[in-house]
Amino acid sequence: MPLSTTADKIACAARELLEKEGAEAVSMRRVAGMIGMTPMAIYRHYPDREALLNAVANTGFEELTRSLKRRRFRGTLETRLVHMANVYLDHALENPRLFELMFLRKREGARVYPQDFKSRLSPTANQMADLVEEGMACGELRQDDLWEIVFEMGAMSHGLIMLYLGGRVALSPDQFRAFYQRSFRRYIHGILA
Amino acid sequence: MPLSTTADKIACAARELLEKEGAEAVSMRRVAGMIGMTPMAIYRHYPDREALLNAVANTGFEELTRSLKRRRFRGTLETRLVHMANVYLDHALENPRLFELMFLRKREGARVYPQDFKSRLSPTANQMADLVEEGMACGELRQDDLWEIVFEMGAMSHGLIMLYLGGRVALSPDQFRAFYQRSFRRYIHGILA
DNA sequence: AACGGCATGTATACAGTGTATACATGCCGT
DNA sequence: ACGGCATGTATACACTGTATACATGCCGTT
Repeated sequence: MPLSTTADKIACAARELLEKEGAEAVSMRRVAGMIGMTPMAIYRHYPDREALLNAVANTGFEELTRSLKRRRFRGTLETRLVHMANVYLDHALENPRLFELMFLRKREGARVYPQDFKSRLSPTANQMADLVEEGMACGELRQDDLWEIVFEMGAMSHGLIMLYLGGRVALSPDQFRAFYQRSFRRYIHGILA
Repeated sequence: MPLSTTADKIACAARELLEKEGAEAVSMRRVAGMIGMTPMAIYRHYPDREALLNAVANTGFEELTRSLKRRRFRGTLETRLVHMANVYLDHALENPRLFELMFLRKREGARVYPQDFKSRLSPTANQMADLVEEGMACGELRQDDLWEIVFEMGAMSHGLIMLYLGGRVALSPDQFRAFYQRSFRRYIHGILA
């Protein structure tokens, strides 16, 4: 299997268009035009537009997984959790449209809570889970439902990021990153006196 | 001003179609057909489709605000916070498509953090803020940034709800509601041992 | 070397979309 | 009675996803 198939070229063009002009600008005709093909040629590689966008989203998930795997996290549990969350944020800020595509759109084959998470089918969640599990094992974190914690941390993260990308937060990227980190720390510590 | 203008009738039809068949099914032609009008007639009342969807979303916000105002919350601070969050959830579960429209889509005139929140322009956030402020005043909650807490609770709430409505959580509504409540309690208490 | 099949790409067509433009109609104040 | 203005209509254009029918060129088999 060659490194760069036609299907990849199509997905790559689609992603470029996505990041440049937004999801609704990604039309079969425009994507085809970018790589000198006929619109209908795309259908030899993807059953429909939905599937094409899905493939683009998948490249995002693969990238995110690689980013997480590459990093080595050190320090206290809290700082490691926050650093891990930061990798998500980096990915989102660098590929905002792609990020929306990855998490907003109803995707076929998206991991479903709880079964797919507990079966460790979500590489991104696994890393979070390992960290939280370690925290519970060494007594730093209270005994609680591991996967609920992982999922709701992810939910808060996505919630904050989506609101930011959706233009509902008038903060600079740096300011928002600081806010985002405070949110994680607050989640860990609670807000009680 | 009459109680039910033509503009309202249009928005109402659009909302019906939205909740029945999803946002992408809400086309000018279909909405017009439902109320026996020509598609172009809608443009006498809304500048474009985007504006029409915006108006539909606004009805959702008004409803949500009314729901929150109607309720009287009793009990400890924690239970009141959780009950208030439950009102959000109810609204989301009863009008899932509308909810997506309200929070997913980039809306013109959406409240922007922090200025619009601190100016108390968001009726829904205000109620949360009052509660949290009271908690800080009476010493039950730690002194902290009021609006950051309100905003990130909202983010977690929306994150969880969006993931649920997006089909990424295989739980019954009741099960999900229980999970949702546990998430809020965990946010309040933290996860440390 | 000739052939057949199969993957790939093209051309055309259709139904659907948002909406610009030009025109009709009927109400309402002067 | 009349003129203007709000409202609705008819038509047309550019755009979308994609079904269908056809062309082309490579590749393994005989």
